[in-house]
Amino acid sequence: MSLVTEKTNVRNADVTRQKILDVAFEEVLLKGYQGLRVDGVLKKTALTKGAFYHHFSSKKELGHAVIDEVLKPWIENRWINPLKAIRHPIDDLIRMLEDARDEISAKELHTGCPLNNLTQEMSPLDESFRIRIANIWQLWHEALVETLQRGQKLGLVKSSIKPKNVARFLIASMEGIIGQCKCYMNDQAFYEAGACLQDYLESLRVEST
Amino acid sequence: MSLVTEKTNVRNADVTRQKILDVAFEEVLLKGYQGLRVDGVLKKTALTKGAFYHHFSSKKELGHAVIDEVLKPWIENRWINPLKAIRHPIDDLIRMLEDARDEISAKELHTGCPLNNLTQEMSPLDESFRIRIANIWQLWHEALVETLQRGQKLGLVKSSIKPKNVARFLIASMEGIIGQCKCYMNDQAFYEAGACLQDYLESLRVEST
DNA sequence: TTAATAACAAACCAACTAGTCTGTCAAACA
DNA sequence: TGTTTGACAGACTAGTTGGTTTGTTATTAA
Repeated sequence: MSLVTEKTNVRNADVTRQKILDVAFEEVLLKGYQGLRVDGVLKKTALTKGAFYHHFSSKKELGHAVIDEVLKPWIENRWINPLKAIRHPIDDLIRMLEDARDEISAKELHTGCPLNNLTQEMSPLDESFRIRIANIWQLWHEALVETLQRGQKLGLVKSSIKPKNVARFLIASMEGIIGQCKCYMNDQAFYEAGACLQDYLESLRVEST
Repeated sequence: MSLVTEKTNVRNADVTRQKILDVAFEEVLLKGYQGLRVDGVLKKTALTKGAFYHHFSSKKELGHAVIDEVLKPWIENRWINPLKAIRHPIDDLIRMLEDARDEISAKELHTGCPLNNLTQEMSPLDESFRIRIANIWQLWHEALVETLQRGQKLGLVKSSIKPKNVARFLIASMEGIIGQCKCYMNDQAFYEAGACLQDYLESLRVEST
């Protein structure tokens, strides 16, 4: 028996399940939930029907799991949690905007925002999806509201603006811009509209006297 | 023979074709192109396979026709042509925004913008769709650029702003806001973010001295 | 060491779906 | 008025798709 254990048919339920979730997430990102094929996921993961229906009772349950276990953490890590570390809202939000532009230019140009994609596709079709998705938007909105409020308390953000409104507007604009890029398949729209969004952010700043 | 012609089995190719297009447009609006079923359209129109494939060679061709013959004119009438009659960009755009809010509150709340829906779904999936759709966005963008430029020439819009950028930003924000409403299934997001969009529009105005 | 069970593999199935094909009937045309 | 043709009706088909079932093997508990 060698010290190096050579296992070809290792069984690890967690790994298998996660593999399915990851591939499903990719597929949904590209083709939407309706375009997602169970068989397609199995082909990409080199698994079989037996494995799939051992871990998920239906395609719909897979969809829910993708939202709860992949999409939600992804949004939290990428967009929500960074907000909590923000000290100077205006500067840091502009920086986040630029980061997003670069990242999206690199790989998300033709896929768009996974959260927004699912929102537009599934909201009118299935209430169980809509509620899960709305919950994520809500988390994002709340975090952004808190960030802006913190900025107001620190005297960095105009006290006259309404954080709830501005937060909603920022999220909406951001998603709208990404959506435009997706159609043109280039980041020009991001630079065009991004400049204006940056101007808008600047307009929220308390001018230092 | 009566003066009133009573025809039950009237055949009118144009009417039939248009009926298919209209129903298909509704279906795509609700379920997306991938969720659109040829059989579903036939059921709603009380037509048959024979009729359908007499007018369209495939589901894809139907999709193209829906974009060219229903969606494009709809966007032109609803969003693009009104821009051409605008005399005072800021005031009139704000008014259009309010009109849109009321109209969307009434019926489009859960369906969203048909153009944006198709964009997000089909852009990564099919180039023939993407190009058709991008063309419509382009028309809209150009019209809005011209409107802003006209406002600048008339001394109503700040000369410092870049119409290309602002136009893109306005379209993106608008679509982003509608997308948010779709998820929450209420128009609160429209009022929240709309107030900010209005502020932004005001910031483009040349202050009268 | 063995029995029980979790984690799969893979053939199979029923429903669905885009598209075909043959036939029919109304309208235009000669 | 007969004939051609455009505009359908509707049965049928081949391929797809989500889901089931039965069997097998690795892992774990006793």
